[in-house]
Amino acid sequence: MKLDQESSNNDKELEEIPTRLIRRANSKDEKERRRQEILIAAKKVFAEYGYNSTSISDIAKVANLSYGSVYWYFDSKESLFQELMTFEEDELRVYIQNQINLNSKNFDPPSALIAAIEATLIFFESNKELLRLLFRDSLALGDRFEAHLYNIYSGFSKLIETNISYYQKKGNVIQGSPKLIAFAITSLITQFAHRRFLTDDNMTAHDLAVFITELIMFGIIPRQNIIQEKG
Amino acid sequence: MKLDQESSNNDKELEEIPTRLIRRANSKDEKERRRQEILIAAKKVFAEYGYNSTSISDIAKVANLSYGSVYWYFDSKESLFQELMTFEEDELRVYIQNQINLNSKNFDPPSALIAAIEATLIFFESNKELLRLLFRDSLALGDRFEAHLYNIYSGFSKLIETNISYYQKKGNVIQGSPKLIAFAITSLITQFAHRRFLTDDNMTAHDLAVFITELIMFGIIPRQNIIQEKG
Amino acid sequence: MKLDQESSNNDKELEEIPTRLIRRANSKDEKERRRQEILIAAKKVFAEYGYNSTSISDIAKVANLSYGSVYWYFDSKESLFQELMTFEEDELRVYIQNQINLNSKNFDPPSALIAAIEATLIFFESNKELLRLLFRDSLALGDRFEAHLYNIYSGFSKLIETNISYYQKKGNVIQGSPKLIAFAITSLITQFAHRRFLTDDNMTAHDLAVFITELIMFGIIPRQNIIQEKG
Amino acid sequence: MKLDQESSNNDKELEEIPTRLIRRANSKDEKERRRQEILIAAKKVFAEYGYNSTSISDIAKVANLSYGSVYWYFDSKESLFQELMTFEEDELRVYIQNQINLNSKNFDPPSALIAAIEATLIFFESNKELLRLLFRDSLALGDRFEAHLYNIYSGFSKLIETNISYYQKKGNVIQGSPKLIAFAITSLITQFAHRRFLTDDNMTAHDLAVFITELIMFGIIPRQNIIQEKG
DNA sequence: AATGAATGAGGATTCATTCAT
DNA sequence: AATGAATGAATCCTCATTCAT
Repeated sequence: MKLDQESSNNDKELEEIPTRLIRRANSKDEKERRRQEILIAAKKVFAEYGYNSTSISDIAKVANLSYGSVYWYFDSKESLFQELMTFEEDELRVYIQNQINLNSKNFDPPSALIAAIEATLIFFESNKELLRLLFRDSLALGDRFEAHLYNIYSGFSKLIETNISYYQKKGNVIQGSPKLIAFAITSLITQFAHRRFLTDDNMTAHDLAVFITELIMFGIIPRQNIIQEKG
Repeated sequence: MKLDQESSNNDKELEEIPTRLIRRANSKDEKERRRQEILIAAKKVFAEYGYNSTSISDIAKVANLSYGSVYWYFDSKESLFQELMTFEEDELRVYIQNQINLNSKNFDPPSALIAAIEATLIFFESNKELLRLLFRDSLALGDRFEAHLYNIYSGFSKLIETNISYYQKKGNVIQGSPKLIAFAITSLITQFAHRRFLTDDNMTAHDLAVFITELIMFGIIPRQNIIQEKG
Repeated sequence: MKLDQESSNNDKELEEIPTRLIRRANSKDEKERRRQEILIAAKKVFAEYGYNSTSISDIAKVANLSYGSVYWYFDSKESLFQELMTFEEDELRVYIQNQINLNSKNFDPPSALIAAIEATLIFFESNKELLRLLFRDSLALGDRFEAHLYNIYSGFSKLIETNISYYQKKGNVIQGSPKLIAFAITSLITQFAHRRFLTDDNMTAHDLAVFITELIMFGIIPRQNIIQEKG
Repeated sequence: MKLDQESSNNDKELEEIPTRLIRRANSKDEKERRRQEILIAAKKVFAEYGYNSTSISDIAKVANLSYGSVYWYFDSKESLFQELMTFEEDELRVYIQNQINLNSKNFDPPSALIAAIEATLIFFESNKELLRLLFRDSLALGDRFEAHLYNIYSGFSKLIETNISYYQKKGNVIQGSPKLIAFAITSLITQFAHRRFLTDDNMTAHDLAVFITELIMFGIIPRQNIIQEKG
């Protein structure tokens, strides 16, 4: 990390901070809570500075712990990151599933898709750290890490795939590999989510979701052209 | 890097290798060639292990040089990487521009698009290292590196944007921000290219290009549905 | 450092030494003591080999620590040196001030001067490392180090200056820039101190102090000559 | 050294500089001249940046040679420095001797001394590099280098010593070790010379020489006080 | 003689990890 | 459980020196 030069002489802080009351996590619950605190801190710091530029000490500082303690809860820096990513993966999966369920009663496919995409955009909006982690560190750390991005992609894709297959059978969606179609949709969503993070786009999540949905559904050729052509 | 521990202590190689490993690059041409050799080695190693896990020594080994020599040709690890990326960026840019020019005489938009996408996929196919560098390290190394990915994205997008605008005016493409449409297309191309790299997809570049093109043009809703609906 | 090649390869010491060389400095006091130990080791090694030829590892070895530990107590080699010099500077300043105070009740100027000079010579005598540091490294390391020698010189000079001015007013000292006179005295003291360090002079500090004092007071022209001349 | 970032890409300079006509030193004279050029360049660069911060390459650049060539004329960086110092030592010795000879006809001791001191101050004035070398690097490089400073000091001292002895016999100078007296005089001269280099003293060399001479001759106690006292 | 490419020893520094307290 | 000293592997980079051309 190597920033904040203001807190030069170590020790000092510790003396001035009697704030932290729960010094020792005794119960199982407390321990679990402490674990979570570390994960939250790790997420924040990893997302800001990247895996390689983040030291255990940085995380510990944010978690208001000594860095030695991090090793009580996690085996290594790598396993901490792995667990963090796994946790985030799950969270995202559950969230998306919920969104799908919520909108499953919605029989109008476009509306369902729009809702799902919007939900995803909003999720990433409020979870920019995950975006960073996913698109920066997850890829940056070689094979054993990039699985996370892959998992999320395929988790996402699988959900979409099922729907695609269903609608294909009903004739509402073109034939073609559901896997590929799902991957295309996933790509658009994630890339636009990332784009929103990197650029200053003043479009609302809803409008963007509509844009993406329409693009996915009808492509860029005006429908009337198709009609004319065919008709 | 920290791998291959098999050649641990008394490297047999060393015995067979005279003090100076490589002939001197005397002429300007030879120097330039040596530079290129280092860039090529760097590309290979960076792509395989990532920027952070690659040491100058690793690159030197692959380039068959001592690490000191790398510093004869490049100022620092970072500048070596920067130059590599800039070089690759340019190469890609030129390649794509050529493809566009080649197909510009092709007045049939879908064919032109298919050709461009196919060309891009094939380029990345034969240049997997660049893909890795772009999607892993370029993002992973903070602001001053991220620019490379951004440049490529925006280079790509700009080319597409122009076309989009042109066809929009002719009424062959739906209205809507050309920037966003171009970004969507770029995303699909790069993500599918990346996907090809990561998974074992036995689809040909051409077939994939057709798939992407159709998707972009017509979306996932069967055309007849639209016709019926509208009709 | 790069000397003593006798304990070349398999250092016997290492076999006898357990993994952790030294007990942990746990209390604040112990930490402070450890810091001091490092400073003392640094002083010794810097004084012997010079700043540039001393590696952190050399200091650590003398301090019986791993080099990593030195970085636990100091930010960098330079800051370690700076702190060392600042510490020594202060020590010398305090010492000289004490000597002055001790002899201030001594109303006989020559005696006071002799005492002060003798004290200084003795101080440097028992602190040869400081002499080395001052006259070798302090000058050798460029602007940001040179300050230390300058500080000591001017500290010294200022003390003398005050006295000079006082006696000038009383008519006991010749007119002329007190600054220059003080500088001359300072030069003589420091140079003779340095000389004692470099050569084997069997003169006592007291005798040398008397010699210097007389020289300063009366110069090299025999007093009777002056008297005769004037008389 | 590590400055001048303007000449980034190597080669360039060489192409633009056909200035240097004598590319190859064939005759003995030319070789000797080339040697001198290197020594002169070395003096300049060493004096500016210090021994440790000067690279052979820096010297070569100033000497308008490739660094490889430096090794044709000198065995190593150290031997180059040694030779430089020896050369300077001799030059100073000769200069001072000349001054002494010039003033030997001058039977008035104070005038002779003033002249000698003034000459020395002026010599150092026009040879600030030597001052730097002497008081910075010569000391900074450990035993095998500090001999140079010692030699100069003792060379100086010896010259003075002889005179002192002579005048002592005549009763014009106080009794006491001529060596010590000479050392004192030497110290004053060199320290004031150095002081002139480091500070902005607007005193002329002559005035300073007079000041030093008077100080050496009569000390700081007003002569009339002595007369009164004695009388 | 001159050049400058190639080499590699050397050293500062970072930081994950261990472990005594 | 928590702390933070202590360790040392790892790596970037500099530059004196060698030597092919």
